[in-house]
Amino acid sequence: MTERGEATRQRLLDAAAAVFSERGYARATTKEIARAAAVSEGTIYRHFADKKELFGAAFIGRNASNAVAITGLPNLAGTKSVRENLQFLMRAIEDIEANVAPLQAAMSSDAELARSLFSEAPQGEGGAPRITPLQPLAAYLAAEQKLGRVRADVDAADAAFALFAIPFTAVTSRRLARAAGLTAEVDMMGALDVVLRGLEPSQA
Amino acid sequence: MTERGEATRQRLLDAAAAVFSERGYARATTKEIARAAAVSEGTIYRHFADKKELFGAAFIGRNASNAVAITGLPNLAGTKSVRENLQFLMRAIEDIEANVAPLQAAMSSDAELARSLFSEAPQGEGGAPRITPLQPLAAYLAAEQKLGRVRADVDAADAAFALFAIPFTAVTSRRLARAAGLTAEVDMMGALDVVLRGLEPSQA
Amino acid sequence: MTERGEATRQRLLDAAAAVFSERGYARATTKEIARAAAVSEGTIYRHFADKKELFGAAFIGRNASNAVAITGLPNLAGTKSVRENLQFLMRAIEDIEANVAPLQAAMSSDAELARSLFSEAPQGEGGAPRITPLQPLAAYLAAEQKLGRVRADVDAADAAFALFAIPFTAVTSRRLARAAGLTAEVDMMGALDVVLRGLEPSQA
Amino acid sequence: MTERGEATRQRLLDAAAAVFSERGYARATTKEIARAAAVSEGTIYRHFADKKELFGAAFIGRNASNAVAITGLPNLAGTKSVRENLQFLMRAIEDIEANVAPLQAAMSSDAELARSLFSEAPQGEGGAPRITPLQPLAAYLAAEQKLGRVRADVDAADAAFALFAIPFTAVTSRRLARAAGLTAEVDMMGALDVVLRGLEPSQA
DNA sequence: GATGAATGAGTATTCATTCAT
DNA sequence: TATGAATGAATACTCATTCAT
Repeated sequence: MTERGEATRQRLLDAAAAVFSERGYARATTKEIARAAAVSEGTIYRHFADKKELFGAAFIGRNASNAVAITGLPNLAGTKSVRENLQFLMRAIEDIEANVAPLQAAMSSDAELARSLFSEAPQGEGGAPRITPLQPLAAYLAAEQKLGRVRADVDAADAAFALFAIPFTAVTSRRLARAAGLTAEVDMMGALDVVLRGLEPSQA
Repeated sequence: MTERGEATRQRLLDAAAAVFSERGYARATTKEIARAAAVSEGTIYRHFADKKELFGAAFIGRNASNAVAITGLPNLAGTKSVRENLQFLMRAIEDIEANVAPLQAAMSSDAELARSLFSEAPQGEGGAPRITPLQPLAAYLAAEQKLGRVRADVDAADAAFALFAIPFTAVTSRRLARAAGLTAEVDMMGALDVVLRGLEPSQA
Repeated sequence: MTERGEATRQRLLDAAAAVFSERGYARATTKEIARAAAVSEGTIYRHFADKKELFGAAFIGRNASNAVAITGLPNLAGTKSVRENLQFLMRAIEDIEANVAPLQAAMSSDAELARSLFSEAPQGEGGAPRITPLQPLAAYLAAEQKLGRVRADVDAADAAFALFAIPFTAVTSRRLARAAGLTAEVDMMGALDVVLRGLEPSQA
Repeated sequence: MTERGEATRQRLLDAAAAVFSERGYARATTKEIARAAAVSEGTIYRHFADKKELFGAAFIGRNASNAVAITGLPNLAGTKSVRENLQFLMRAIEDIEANVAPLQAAMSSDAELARSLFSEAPQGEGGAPRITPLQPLAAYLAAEQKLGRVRADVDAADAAFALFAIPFTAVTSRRLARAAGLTAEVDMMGALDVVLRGLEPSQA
């Protein structure tokens, strides 16, 4: 692939991510993506087999860059306070979801698309088609349990889910509200504090 | 409207909800909806002005029947145990979301649709375009706080959000997984127990 | 046919003439005609085989009533002045054309419609599918020639055509202008005077 | 636009004029126009925004080429005989009308179309939505009046109208007759002679 | 590599017509 | 006789995809 070709491809990926997020998969037209990437429509097909593949490539790209962002997080265990760390994690998850959610939404409401995407895509060894913040989060909590900064008698996976649900729900609610032209005020941190109270080791 | 007409209309609403859930708004074709309702395509337009209105009607219908299901829930306060009640609520919310979420997803990836739907629809006095289980949930918690069965020093709204996030996230995750042809095992009740621990009044 | 049926039929004919004139044949919908006649759509088909037949019936009706209006006109010969009579005739033709023209226009731009209409309709003995003011006009002029009030050396048919063309063109121009949202000022009487000058017997 | 594109566009314009003339605006289908132009239906929309625009372009095209044909005519004044010139003009107008009239008829029976067409189209400075042979005809007559070859005491505009009405009515009558599967014999030249007699300067 | 013209299958919607009541 | 629900063929228009240049 020449340098020029590579650049065009990248421009197409960016344009595609933007347009798919804005319009959803079905309403996004190749024409609009081409225009956003400042190339002709035909050019898309030199780089991607079809629209579906273009979507997949854009989605994977986003997902991958997010994976990098989270993986390192368990190492936070023991530093600062648990509360500070979780607040940080919450914001991180919020960012990630805000990034991936629109593409995910586009997929979730189109069963065929999702199926064909995952059946063709090279899946990771765990078979996880999508990098989820759940595992790193559970790992972090488990680490803190070892350090005695989180109650030992809670299931780390359950707690991770309760925590993850907060930014996930916040992001999704906001998306829905925005789509309807409204604004949804969500106090993620207040909800976090409620959960935190259940994680604190007893002050005996 | 004759009895026959009324029946047809209802069949169309059910078919529409099913197809929109499965395919999303854009990919759902009037042809398929008609076939699912066992009527001709033209019949759709005797009952609804256009596809958008059909979607809106299906959505409102689902939403309304859910509203009924939730409204009474705050009265549970004081009965049984808090844990049992919340488990019950969690399942109820799960059902509701499983019902509405697909339609909401269909909408969320189509900003224009959502906007036109909410701008035209006669909004309730609260202006809430969608009945959310959040308020009844918060009301229930506040009632339990008065009874001393829930810690008084947590914000009922924050706690409600933390709780609501659990079934909401569970449902959505499952949808995504199913769309991809996978299965997501989610332990809602485990996560609930974590949050519950933060709500119990101190055992002084 | 019952009295009620007859009344309904007449209401349909009037409504049809109005709607066909306003919208043209193709854009006129049976739905709109039914509404204008304050009957249900299905009722149309109890009285007419199809839309085409309804159009034909409405058209024939108009045409027939016009025929009555013109037939007597040749008897004017010898009364008043030729100029006054022709001015009167001109206005009469104008009214007639204004009446029939819209229906004719609807037909003229739809070859199939016209053909099927005339091939099926019971044609007059002269085979003339449409009563034209040309013959009565020529008859009137011939009569005046006999009386010496119109030059004998012009062909009555040619003169009739030249005269008929004036109100015909005036009406049509106005229709076109009105369709375009403009107004066309046409001085029919001025044009008539020009032609008249060619008809006056030489003042030797 | 590439050369190939330009050729396709022209083919579409010709096909459109033909089909619109034959069927009228509403009954002319994009499918038939495409077939007549030997292109696919989609191609129409690469060249024209919609059916209305295609019609407008076809109409304007015809109109414009006619404008060229007429503009020079007033210069005939003084050459040959008035009679010969008017016979020539009559045939010219006949041709022009035969060209434009069908499209005009297609429009006149569709008020909405006409209005939207003229309200959007860039109108000439005179605001005239259609080039009419009336003005050049009046100009020619006025010139002949100056030369003493036409009576000075007739209004040139009135005379122009009387003359114009002849070929206009002839063309329209023929169209109606043809639509009905009949033939209308019209002697334009006879009618012209009648009018001419009113224009000749007195042989004093 | 890139363009833009062309394609044709597919979509929502309309409307004359039929039919059960 | 009249109604209005239902039909289904037809229509304008869209859009992912192909292809000649």
